[in-house]
Amino acid sequence: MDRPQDMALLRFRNPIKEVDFFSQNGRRDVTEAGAGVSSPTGHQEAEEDALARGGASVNTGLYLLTANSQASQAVVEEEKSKHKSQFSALRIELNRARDENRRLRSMLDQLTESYSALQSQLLPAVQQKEHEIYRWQDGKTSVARQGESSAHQIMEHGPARMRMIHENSEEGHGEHSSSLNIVSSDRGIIPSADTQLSQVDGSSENPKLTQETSSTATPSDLSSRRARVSVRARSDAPMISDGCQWRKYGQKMAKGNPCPRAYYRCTMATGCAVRKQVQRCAEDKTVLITTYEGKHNHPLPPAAKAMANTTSAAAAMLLSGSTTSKDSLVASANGFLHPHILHDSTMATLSTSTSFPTITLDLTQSANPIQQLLQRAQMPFPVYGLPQKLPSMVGPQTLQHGPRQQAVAERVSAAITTDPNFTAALTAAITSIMGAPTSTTGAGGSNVASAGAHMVPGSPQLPKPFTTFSLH
DNA sequence: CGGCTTTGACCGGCGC
DNA sequence: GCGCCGGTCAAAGCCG
Repeated sequence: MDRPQDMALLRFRNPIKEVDFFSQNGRRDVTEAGAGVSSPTGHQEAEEDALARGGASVNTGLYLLTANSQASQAVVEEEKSKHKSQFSALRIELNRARDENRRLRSMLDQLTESYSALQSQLLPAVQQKEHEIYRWQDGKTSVARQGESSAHQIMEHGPARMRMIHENSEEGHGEHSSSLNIVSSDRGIIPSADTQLSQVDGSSENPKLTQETSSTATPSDLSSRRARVSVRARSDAPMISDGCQWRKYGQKMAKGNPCPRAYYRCTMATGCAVRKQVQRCAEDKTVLITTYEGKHNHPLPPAAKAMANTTSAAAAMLLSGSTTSKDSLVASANGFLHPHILHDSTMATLSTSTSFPTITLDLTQSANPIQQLLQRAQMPFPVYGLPQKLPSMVGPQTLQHGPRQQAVAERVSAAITTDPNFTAALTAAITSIMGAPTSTTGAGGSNVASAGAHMVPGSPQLPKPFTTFSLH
């Protein structure tokens, strides 16, 4: 045995002794250590004890050295070299992973950069698309949204918009890009929107000429006045005060109604195509039914603007809705109508029972119209819904038609009643009615015509408008 | 006398 | 084809 080996043995032994000496269990360790040299069995016990006490890192080399064998040293060297090789392998692996990480990071940076570039391109594109959609929807509903504008504006510009819509539909080369585009209707409702404008722009010089014009009008011209807006209001007056001048040109006994129907023509301007019919309701003679038809070709006084706004907005809505073919309207309505207006369908109802669509605004039912209208005005438009509840005022005639037409009527009426502009215009109209001076000759002497036999002389003429609309 | 209402006649659409 | 019905015309009358 060499001296260095002995020294090595001592070096290995001493630390154990010192450690064992100052350790908590030194006394036992010393005893065991001393015994371990002489007793292999004791050494084994010490190892197990150390393991049991949690001393996991037992220096096996110590025991090997303690064993003082050449083979043990070889094993240690082998272990060291193995660990070295493992370490170097791990280091290589680490470097490789580092390179991989660097490469992935660069790829990620590239992807992020590309994503940012694409996003910067996509955002404007999406915004442009949204803008186009908005313009398209605005174009569709713009006519109905003109309720806030003056009646004159409606008369002047509404037609242009309608014409534009119509032309767009026709310029589609027969292919309608959307179900909302105007298509030909078997009832010629579309032409009505178009020709109604022509009536406004090019009107005859006097009623006679107007009659001649109407008599020689094309079928589309004849249908131009097919869209009607009927207003039901409780009033003892022969006519509701709408601010316009009217001349009575006829009176007929309508079938099924003991009260005669009076026909009036607007005389505020020569050639004004607007006419209206006034008739008392057969069931309730306190209800006055006024049906407006046509467009004014002249500026309206403020008193007349409100009602004109109302009727024009309703008519525009009706026309815009009716100008779609029934199929496409149904299809489009299914996609646009919103359930929340199901409960509002009693306010305005539409009827396709007659040869021309008529919207009836029923102001006879609820007690606080303004409040309801204000509530309605808060509704977003166009939140179309698919009404499931039948309008309360839909008459039996409407019910005679198929559920499809009825559904169309309900949807259009629902669209009308949820249009805040329309309701705002209606609010103004009701306000004007309620606040208008009552006279048999109309507000400000504008209503010149008398109402005929059914009028109630001396009765209060302030209508009692209420908020429920109905379409007939 | 002009403007309006009245009212019977006429016309066209629609259903049978 | 005929009749019904809604809508309109137009002459007569009324009114301020």
